[in-house]
Amino acid sequence: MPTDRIETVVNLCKRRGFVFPCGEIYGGTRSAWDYGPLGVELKDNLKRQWWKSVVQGREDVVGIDSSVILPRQVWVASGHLEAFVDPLVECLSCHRRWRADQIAEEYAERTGKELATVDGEPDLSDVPCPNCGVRGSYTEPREFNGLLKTYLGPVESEEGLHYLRPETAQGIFVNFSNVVTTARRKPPFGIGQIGKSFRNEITPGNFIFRTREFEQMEMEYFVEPGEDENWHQYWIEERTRWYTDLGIAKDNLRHYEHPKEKLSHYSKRTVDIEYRFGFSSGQEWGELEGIANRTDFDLTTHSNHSGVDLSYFDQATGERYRPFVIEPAAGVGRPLMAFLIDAYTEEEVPNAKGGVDKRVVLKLDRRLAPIKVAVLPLSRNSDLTPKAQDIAAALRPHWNVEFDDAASVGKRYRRQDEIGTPFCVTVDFDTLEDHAVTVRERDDMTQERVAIDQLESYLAARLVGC
RNA sequence: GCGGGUGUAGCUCAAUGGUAGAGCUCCAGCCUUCCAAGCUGGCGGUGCGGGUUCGAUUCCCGUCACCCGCUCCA
Repeated sequence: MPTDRIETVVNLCKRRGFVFPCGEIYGGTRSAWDYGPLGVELKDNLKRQWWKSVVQGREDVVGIDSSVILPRQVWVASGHLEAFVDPLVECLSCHRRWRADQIAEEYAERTGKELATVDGEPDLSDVPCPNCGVRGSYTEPREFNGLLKTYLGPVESEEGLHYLRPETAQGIFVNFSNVVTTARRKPPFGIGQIGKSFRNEITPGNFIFRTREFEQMEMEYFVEPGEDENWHQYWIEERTRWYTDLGIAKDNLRHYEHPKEKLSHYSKRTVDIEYRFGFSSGQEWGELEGIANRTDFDLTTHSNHSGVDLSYFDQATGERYRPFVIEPAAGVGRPLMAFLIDAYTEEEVPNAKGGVDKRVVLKLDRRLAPIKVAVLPLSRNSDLTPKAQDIAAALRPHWNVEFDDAASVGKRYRRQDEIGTPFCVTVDFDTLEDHAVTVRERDDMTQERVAIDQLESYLAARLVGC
């Protein structure tokens, strides 16, 4: 059952060292989680697969790594400062956000009417939306303290006030011209980035699903206006394929089309890729990634605010235009959690006592598995141990390899199954004679005898792309 | 941020106003040992802070964290 499943996986994560509560010895903080020895490997593999798929493996995409702290004006231009910091109301009709006091004051000045207040707040019931003109249709005023603040310089002053980025995308937009000229790219082309972002979320929770510090994998794909809708569709399919290719069951994925009236201010259309997490709250689906058509909103607003023209001149047609942007924006923690949940399986296997044991297997794709090969001497404190250590050392330059000689070999197989290790190499007493080892594969539990001098190529053939 | 619930070894669960126990896990040792066998030994705990008390894990207050409800959207 999904509910038990997510809890089981969370326990597995803590028990085996994938994820720990941040600052646990001081009571923890709900804002963040720390990745342990296995978690960091898995996360690294996940990011590498994204980078290969979206950046390195494509001729039309390049990468950057921009700063977490950007000039304050970036967030003024992007709309984040206004939208995140002041008490705002949102027009229920067109979903633009306004400062309640500003639009009320402006309306009072223009019409000469008295500025009415309710409980000290401006009364907006007669005030039309400056954008769409619909009157008095607003959400309650709310503090949007979504940005994390920090102060640069030795003195904590207003001038030093800066914000940690709430999305990596803006670092891409402000570098648009730099990349176009230095990397000599022309639309359609993309700029990808993996990095941390920070949001002062109201309610962090559901394990690593929502945290205040989180990692994103974002790519801004710049296309000619008019071609944006086709490219949008392309990226929705391309990104969905990525998840299924890395092992997520199709049935556990779905697309969620954002209703027009709920779209972000910059978006023309947004489609989420959702995974069937099965949260304990009863909520089935959760977002992995959003693919938005950001139009030319960002390049336009940064052109206007910076005075630098962020348009593209097409030599072939002699036309200058501002590209539209398709943005596949994924988290790191969320897919990581989804891959873990989807890979988690329990099998029943007969044990030595004639009963049935539960075998927990993490059927992670080999490319994601934190440990690729475990080397196990059948017996401890014998000649097998140094032999196995030599074999492990020979494989270690190529893959993340673990040597384990504690407890029975059966127990060690189970330990590796639980963390998704695809191959176990067992050194037995025959090895000393025939210079061969037993290679056991995780998913079908097949065993094959492989000569030690063939072992590296044997594994390499089965660990392609890892 | 507000309301409701929870808080004992890594995990599952005991116990008590007076030295906190067990099983599993983990670590070490024994065993020519291929799918969590066995034997021996070991590490390890009352979330944190304060109060009442001769004495608090137990009673009281605060705090912190987690879970659930208000949607923040990677």
